[in-house]
Amino acid sequence: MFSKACEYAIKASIYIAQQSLQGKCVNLKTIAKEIGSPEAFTAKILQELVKNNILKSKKGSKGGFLIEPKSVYTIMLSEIVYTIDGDSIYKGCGLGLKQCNAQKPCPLHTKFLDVRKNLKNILENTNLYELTNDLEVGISYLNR
Amino acid sequence: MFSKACEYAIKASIYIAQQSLQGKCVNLKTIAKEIGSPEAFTAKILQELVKNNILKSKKGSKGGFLIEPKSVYTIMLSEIVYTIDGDSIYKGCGLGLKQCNAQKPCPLHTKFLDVRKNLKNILENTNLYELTNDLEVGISYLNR
DNA sequence: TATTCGCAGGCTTTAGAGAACATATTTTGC
DNA sequence: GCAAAATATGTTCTCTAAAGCCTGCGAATA
Repeated sequence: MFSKACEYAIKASIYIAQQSLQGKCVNLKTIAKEIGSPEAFTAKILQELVKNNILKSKKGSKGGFLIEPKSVYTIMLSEIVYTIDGDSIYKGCGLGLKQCNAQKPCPLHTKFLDVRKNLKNILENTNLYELTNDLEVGISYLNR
Repeated sequence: MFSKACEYAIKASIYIAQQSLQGKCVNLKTIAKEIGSPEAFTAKILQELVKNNILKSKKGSKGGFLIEPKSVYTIMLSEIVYTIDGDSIYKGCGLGLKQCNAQKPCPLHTKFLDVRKNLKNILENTNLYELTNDLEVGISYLNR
């Protein structure tokens, strides 16, 4: 569904959001350990999220990554996914056709429209806070 | 969503089903051209479908692949997908966690369950005939 | 018996995933 | 203030698995 990079991006964002709400700034090493991702690869992904104003970064000792608390409520999953994976998840044809639309659909087009709408709806209406909260209360996990 | 191999498997099955209903047996070359897939790669995929009794093959001159007409109504998309991609599409965690279930869910688990159910439902309730029919009437396409 | 085909295995290419390393910037300890 | 440590940034390299290709073999039909 998502690329590995995107999976890490989502998990990292959730973790950073959780820590930021407690006023903490977390560094790369901690993030990678906490979400179970390769450190170097994670660095690249986080940079991309910084460039797109989803995360803030702070260099130097006691530095790391954070999300402004107010942003935790306004950043939607869809923004993170779009930053890393682009819009392939909405646009791409289920059967891999270059041109697949209502006019010239593949045989599964109509059926898949429904699944896509469902997914799009979830991504566009879920903010980081909601996910952070489940984590906080201990009813969801980021690794294992 | 699906692997390339699986996309080709679905498209090939639909095309073969359509031709089989007209009593025609089609060879690899024709199939590959018709669905826009690489010939050698397609060969492997078709072999896999034969092994799993989704397609029949006929060797020698005038040979090729076919589907028994009665099977066109009973073969569901889910069988084709399972043969090529296994059950990753149902089981895999949206965030790539090894262990992600109702007891220890990832933060998106519940939300994704819905999308998965939707998809599973489509695959298990769509037979080849239905897809063949749309193609026949010219309201859907397998290439471009 | 020659030709047309599927079958089988291995080889090559490509793109995603991950690693390594050098650089730049900020804080901290003295 | 200054050196040193801690940290993000940026570039390039390597690994790996999916995707795609090649070549020879064997069966069936005309």
